[in-house]
Parts: sequence; structure tokens; C-alpha cells
Amino acid sequence: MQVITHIYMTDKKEKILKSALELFANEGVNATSTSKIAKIAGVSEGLIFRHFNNKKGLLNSIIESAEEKANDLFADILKQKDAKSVIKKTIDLPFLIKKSEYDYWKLQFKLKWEEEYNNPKKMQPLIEKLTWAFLELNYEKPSLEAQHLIQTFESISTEILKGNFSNQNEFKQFLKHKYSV
Amino acid sequence: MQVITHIYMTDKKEKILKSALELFANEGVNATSTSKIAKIAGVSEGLIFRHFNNKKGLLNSIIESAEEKANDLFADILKQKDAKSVIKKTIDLPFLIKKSEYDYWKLQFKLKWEEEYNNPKKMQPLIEKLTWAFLELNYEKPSLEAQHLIQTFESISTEILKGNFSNQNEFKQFLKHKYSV
DNA sequence: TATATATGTGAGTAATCACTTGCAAATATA
DNA sequence: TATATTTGCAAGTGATTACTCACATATATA
Repeated sequence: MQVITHIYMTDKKEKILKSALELFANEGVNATSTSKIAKIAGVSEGLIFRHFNNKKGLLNSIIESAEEKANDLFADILKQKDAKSVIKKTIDLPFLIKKSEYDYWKLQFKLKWEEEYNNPKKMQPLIEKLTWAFLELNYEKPSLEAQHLIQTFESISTEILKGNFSNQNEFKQFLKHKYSV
Repeated sequence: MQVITHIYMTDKKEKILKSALELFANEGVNATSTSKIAKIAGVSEGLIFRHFNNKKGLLNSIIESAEEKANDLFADILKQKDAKSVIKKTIDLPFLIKKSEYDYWKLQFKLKWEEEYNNPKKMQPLIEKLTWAFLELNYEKPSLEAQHLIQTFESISTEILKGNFSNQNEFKQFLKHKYSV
């Protein structure tokens, strides 16, 4: 057994989650069979269903922890008291994603194309915080500026996760200069 | 038989392509079985393989015509002689996508997450044209500006295709004002 | 008209799918 | 220690998968 935050989880259950995440993120949920997950995880296929009931239950379990990771990242921005810090940290956000967490984000971005899992409201707190920041800084259209910066954030994240973003630092500086932060 | 541009295509072949496009775009390639395509198209399953050899051949055939549609849209921008027109038309681009062609674009955007079908070079001509335009207008960092506008274009397209973009016109005006076009 | 080719069907195929079941071993609790 | 519960596996299940094949009909060409 191993301690995850404060919940105990068996090693094999963890291995299933880890293998499923990797396969779901890189090959797609539908293209990943439960037998393949079991094989990669080194467990019997039946164990997947013992722990997660069905394939969807496994996916939901992964999505849950992925959303936790997303909220952790947003939390830091939401608690900022300084308008410029909010914008600065939003620009930094996509460049801070750890390689070890790429699969979590890949899966989330991919699933946004599945109606069932696309929830644009998840960005709402960040949009509101940015709107406040742009208002504070006397931008003409604060909410549209917020919308635009979120779009930029999503595009940058997408490019990074797909592995085609060569001039990351240069572009980050460019953006910070644009917003004077 | 029916005439498509200058190539003859049987009605049933067309129906297969149409049904497959709809299903691939909305439910995903892996989640769409050839039997379901045949059922929706009102043909025998075997006919799919007669015309396209295998499922991948069918997908490739759809992708080909999707890329043609994309190139048609880009072509108009690439031939512009005026820098401001280039930027203006790029901003207009995502808002010009016809509802009847949503499925083509949905499929293209979804497939960008599959390594095999992700080809960032496809945007290169547009990036270069925009870089030229921003240089012409004396922007400090033309190529980064181009990269940024393309990102905005991709984000807007994505939001429109996912159906969560309520303030389209307002946002379009906002962008045009930002770039003074 | 005769014949070759293209278009179409329906009934197959083996492989794989998500999932179940019966039973054993490990662990927690009394 | 005795017993209940959890964790685990191997061998299944029927349904569905992408794809093939034999055969028929429609169309193009000689």
C-alpha cells in the first residue's frame, strides 16, 4: 500500500490509473482497450472492473484527479491581490506545466471535444479574475481582454502539449511586454 | 451518378463519405464502426471496403477534401497585396466558416491531437503572409505577432466549433479595433 | 451485340471488445 | 486465533469489430 494525500491506495490500483492515463492521453480513450491497460499495468483485466466497475468509471477517476491538478494551478492566480500579477501569472501558466503532468493535460484538452466532458464553465473563475485585473488597469474592454488572454492561454497550452512550440521563452517575453507585466 | 467538380462519383459513394464525415467528426473515428456508417448511409457494409479498401482509406479520403476546403479559405488571404487586408481577413476567417462545413473543421481540429495527422506546417504560408503584413505595418516583432494572431484564430475556431462562443460579433470588432483594421 | 469492368449485396470470418464469474489468497477486524 | 472483507486472478461470456468473399447486376467499351 502507498499513501496518496490521505487516502490509501493499493499499488496495483495505482498502476492501473497510471497506465490508463498514459494510454487514454496518447492513444485516445476509445482506442485503448481494458486488456491493454491491464497488460501495461501488469495486472489481470478483471482487477480493473473490481476497482472501477467499468471503463467509464476508470476514466472518471482519472478525470477527477486531473481536475484537481488544474484547480491547484488556478488557485494561485485567483488569490492574487495585484492586477498585474494576475496577468503575469496567467501568461506564465502554460509554461509552468510539468512534463510529468503532460498526460493529465493532454487528456483534458482532448476530452474537451467530447460534448459530455466539455465544460467551459470551469474557466469562469479565471475569466472573472482577469476581467477584474483588466478593469483595474483601465483597459477599455476588460471582459473581452480576459476572453482573449484565456484564448491565448489555451492555444499556448495546446501547442506545448502537442510538442510544436519551439520559441517558448521568446514568446512568453513577447506577451509580457505586450501586457506590460 | 453525380458530377463533383469534374470527377464522377456514384451516389452511394457520396453517401458513405457524408455519413462517415458526420460520425467521425461528432463521435470520433475510433468510436465509429463501419457497420454504423453503412447503416446511416443506407448501403451495405461491404461497399465501404469496395470503394475505400479499409477504414483508414475512408478517413484519408475525407481528410483530403477537408484540406482542400481549408486551402480554399486560406488562398484568398494569401493573394492579398495590402497588409491591413491580410490581418483583417485573418480575423474574419473563423467567423466565415459555414455551418454546413462544421463537420469538416471539427474533424480536422480533433485529428490534430493524433500525432499522425498533426501537421503544423500546414499553417506556414499563412504565418509567413501575416509576418510580412506585420513587418509592413512596422510592428516590433512581426513573426511573433503572426504567431499570436494564428493562435487567436485557432482558439476562436475551436470555440465556435464546440458551440460555446456567444459574443462572436462583439469579439470580432474588439480584435479589429486592437489591430486597427 | 458481346464482353469486360465497375458497382453492389449479404453472409460469412477471426479477432477483439467490455465485462462477469468462481475461487483463492491476502488483509483487517473481532 | 477465528472470521469477515478486500484484493486478486484465470477463464470464461455474448456482442461487436474491421474486413473478406462469392455472387449478382448495372454500366462502359469493343
